[in-house]
Amino acid sequence: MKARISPLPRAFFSRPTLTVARESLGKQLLKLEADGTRLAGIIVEVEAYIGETDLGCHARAGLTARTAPLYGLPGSAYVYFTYGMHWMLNFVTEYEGFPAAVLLRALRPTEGLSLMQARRQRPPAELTNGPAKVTQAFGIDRVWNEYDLCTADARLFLADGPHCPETIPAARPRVGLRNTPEPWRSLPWNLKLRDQVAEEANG
DNA sequence: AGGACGATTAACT
DNA sequence: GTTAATCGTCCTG
Repeated sequence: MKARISPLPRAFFSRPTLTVARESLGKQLLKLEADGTRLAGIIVEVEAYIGETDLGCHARAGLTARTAPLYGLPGSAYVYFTYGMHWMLNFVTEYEGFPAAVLLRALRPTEGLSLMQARRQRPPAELTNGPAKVTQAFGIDRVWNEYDLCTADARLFLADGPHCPETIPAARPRVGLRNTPEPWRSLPWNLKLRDQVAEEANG
């Protein structure tokens, strides 16, 4: 009988958001479906959103019904709805009462490809190469908002990846902050694995 | 009550 | 390069 993969502990998330973001790269996201299907992928792109003073972060408006999860337990999920049709998955970071999170933007799918493709027919490389594609492929929606990723029996969680830890990720401005003022708009808080950058350059 | 807008995506020209 | 799709949330009045 195969041993269950352990979720990363809350201590992983209870650190500065940029540290969590950087170290999330190369980790894997796992989801255990009710029927036993296991979905997994290696995280290759994330973004950091840090506090009420970050005018690119939803928490810029303070504590509201929508942003409450950002102020919650580190290691829990912040799942929000946008553009009338898309869900986004974040990992809450830092400490309770401080609103910050890491947005999961892309991963390399490794397990459960057939279920992902049943949810939406596409080539494997285009299954999870965007934040709304990840949630669609993994079947993540409002039900998972505030879900605790750190319990021993979590059905959605992060775990160590199969590869060596990343050295220095590529850092660029965050994507999609069209009306966010400077300097927040240009802060290099989008982080990618370097081999992912190279792969995108090749096509 | 009404409107602006969005941490996106796919499908255009 | 541009734009439609589509609706929850927040702000204004």
